[in-house]
Amino acid sequence: MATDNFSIDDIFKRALNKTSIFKDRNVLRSDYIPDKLYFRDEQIRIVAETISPVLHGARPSNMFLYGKTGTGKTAVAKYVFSKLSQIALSKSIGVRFAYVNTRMAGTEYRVLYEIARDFNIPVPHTGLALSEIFDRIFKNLSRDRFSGLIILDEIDFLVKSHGDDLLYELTRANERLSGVFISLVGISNDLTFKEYLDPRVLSSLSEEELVFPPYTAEELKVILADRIRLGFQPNVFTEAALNLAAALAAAEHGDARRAVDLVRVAGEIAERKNLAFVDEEQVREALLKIDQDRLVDALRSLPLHSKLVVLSVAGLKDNVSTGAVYNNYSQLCKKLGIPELTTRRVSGLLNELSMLGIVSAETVSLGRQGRSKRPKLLIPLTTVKAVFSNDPVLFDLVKYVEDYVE
DNA sequence: CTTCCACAGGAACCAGCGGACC
DNA sequence: GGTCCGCTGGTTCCTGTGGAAG
Repeated sequence: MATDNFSIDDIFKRALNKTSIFKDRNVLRSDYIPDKLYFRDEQIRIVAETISPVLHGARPSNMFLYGKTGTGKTAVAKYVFSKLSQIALSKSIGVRFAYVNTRMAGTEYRVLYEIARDFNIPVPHTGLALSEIFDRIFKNLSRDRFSGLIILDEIDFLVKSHGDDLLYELTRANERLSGVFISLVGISNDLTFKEYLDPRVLSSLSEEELVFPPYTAEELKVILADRIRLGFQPNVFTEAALNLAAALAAAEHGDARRAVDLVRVAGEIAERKNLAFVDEEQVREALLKIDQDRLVDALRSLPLHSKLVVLSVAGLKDNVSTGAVYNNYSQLCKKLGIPELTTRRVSGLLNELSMLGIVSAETVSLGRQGRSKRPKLLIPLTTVKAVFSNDPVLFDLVKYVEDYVE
């Protein structure tokens, strides 16, 4: 092989020398907590003041933080906790911190498991009774003279799916502890979930309440400018692109997390295209890409029967009843030679799909024609086909749907 | 005004699983 | 090895219901 003007070393050398438009990609991740939180001084102050009694061994009030997604609730809570834990550590004050996202955790057991783990209490990740984990947490706190501060993020999820039993136990934990205590910081982006709470739990949890307003476009601009300064090489991200990203995110209820995502993805698009700048065009592309990616992921990770329901809806005209969808669905099951689920279950799957925004499931009543949902595909048919064509089980059925829709 | 359709969706229950405890 | 635990993902049975047709 003639290698006069080609050497593998050159390739690597070029790759090494190639300067990225990114300076530090990590600061552009949406879970990154910056050193400085803009426009949240007031909230930080209130949270810190509420929690601070812990430093002289008194029980702080429970808190409840409320605000839309991406308004800094989690960031503020974690920020204050991390500062506090540094101080507590240096002064050897007996307090431990736990953070649990109850939606990620999923079940009551996992929530308790994560609390125990953050408190450095060894517990098995399954197999115990809930009351047993409670006992172990309380025993450890009492024995080691540690109090516990717990952040329960997305607490509305826990309550909606599992009720408030666990919260009830946690709020009255202090009756069982002596000398030490447990305090809670609940975080939610949905205020209506309070209706699900036992009044005793509600009054206990809401000893202190704090609302996080959405960021304005101007505020988002400052936040983004700061991240861009840290995350990108100088003069890469144009002013116009910054303005657009801030405006787009502000239009979506001032969600800072989404704004940062937008900036990062726009940068990745520019990098892939070997551009020296990130401009408005890449921000617009990023907006589309983020939506598209989320959709494809959601679709792909659906369980088999949910996918079949999606296909059934996709294969029908609009304005068709649940019954028709079910018929279509059981046809598909027959073609695959798998047993079909009951109507009750399919109705449930339809509701799940509607919560994911894949299918709308508005119920309408047509008098003597009965009462039913009008399932309708909310996403482009082409996306459904594209995703399912790559599915080892479903790719044959996609063709069938195409025929059906004529 | 009453009837009655075609479902919605709550409640109770079940099987199977992975795993801890003794 | 037997017993208990909680979770998932179902089933069965059931009552509830908006509004056009009669």
